[in-house]
Amino acid sequence: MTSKSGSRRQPTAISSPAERLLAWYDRHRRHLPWRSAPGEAADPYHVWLSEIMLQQTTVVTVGPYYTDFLTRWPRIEDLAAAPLDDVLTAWAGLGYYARARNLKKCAEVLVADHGGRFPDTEAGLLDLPGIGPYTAAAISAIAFDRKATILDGNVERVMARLHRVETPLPKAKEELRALAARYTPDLRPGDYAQAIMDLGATICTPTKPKCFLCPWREDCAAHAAGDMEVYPKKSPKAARPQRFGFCFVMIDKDGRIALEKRPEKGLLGGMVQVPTSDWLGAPLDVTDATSLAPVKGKWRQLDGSVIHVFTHFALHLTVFAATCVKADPRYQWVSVDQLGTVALPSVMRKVVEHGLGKLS
DNA sequence: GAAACGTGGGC
DNA sequence: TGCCCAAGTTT
Repeated sequence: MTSKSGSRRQPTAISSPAERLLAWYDRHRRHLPWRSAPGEAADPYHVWLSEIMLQQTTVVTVGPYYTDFLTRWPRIEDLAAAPLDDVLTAWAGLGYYARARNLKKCAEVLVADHGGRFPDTEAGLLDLPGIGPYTAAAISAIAFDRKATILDGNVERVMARLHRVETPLPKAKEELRALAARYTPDLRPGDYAQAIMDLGATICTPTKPKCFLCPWREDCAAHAAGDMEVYPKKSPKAARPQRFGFCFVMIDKDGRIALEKRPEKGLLGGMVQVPTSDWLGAPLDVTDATSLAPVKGKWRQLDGSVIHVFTHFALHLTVFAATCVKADPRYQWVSVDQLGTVALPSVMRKVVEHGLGKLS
């Protein structure tokens, strides 16, 4: 601790990059709800649940969902036994709803065919629904401390900078994977996996990386060149198309709203929505609203529109509202304070709020 | 390989 | 304001 590079330094082994990263991790690891205490074994169920939730989703967003899921379904057997609609309801707002459908399916498979235990190998994990190359490696490493090369957005960025990889993503994937494999240690592979993700999340960030705090500063070609932020290079992305539709908010005399279930597969699969037109590539003609509406009635167009940006298109919804004397049994009628009990995705929550806000 | 698949926050 | 980004997987 007190030794400086000087003449009377004790003889020590030259540390590897992995050792330097692990030493940094031991001092600076993040405290996350799904992380076991230092030196304690991780619970594979907890690791799996967190990894699925964290796919393309930030730590801050996942936090409350993870806690809620574990409270509702403390063991994988509980999750396997739960109705899918309950799982989708608890997942509502997190996005990428195929994750929730696969989560439930994976739990069922594990309980039915594997005694409720996770495989400890990447190959075994890869066979399970919703578990791809990254997640299989992550669970294998973190939950079972098996050597596995994880390659996620963080690791891609770190490797691309360490070696100033010029190939743009996604083409560079295998090149980056090969680099990442060279760093993965035989000792503490689970801690190493979490360490390199912590490094990417807190030090080697997309913009303004904190190189002055980085344990790999002296190993990094991009730092030496001073061009960290140009890596990883990325292929240009296509423009985001626009789609347009009408939504129909029906309210009965008790203030309940008519909802229906979307098809089980595809966009927002299995989730609940307000009746809607198709979502097309050009604005709809308002005079067609009556024919597109789910029922006849006095439909009132509300001011403004709801704009919701999905990954692959931006959606513009014009909202119509009508009050109904009779609650059509084809729909599920839900009061506003009960909306938390149904699987309402964010786009539809916006539509409902827009409808209620404009009405009152 | 490319496209489908959500959402909210940061700059 | 619009673009980028976040512990990717499936088809």
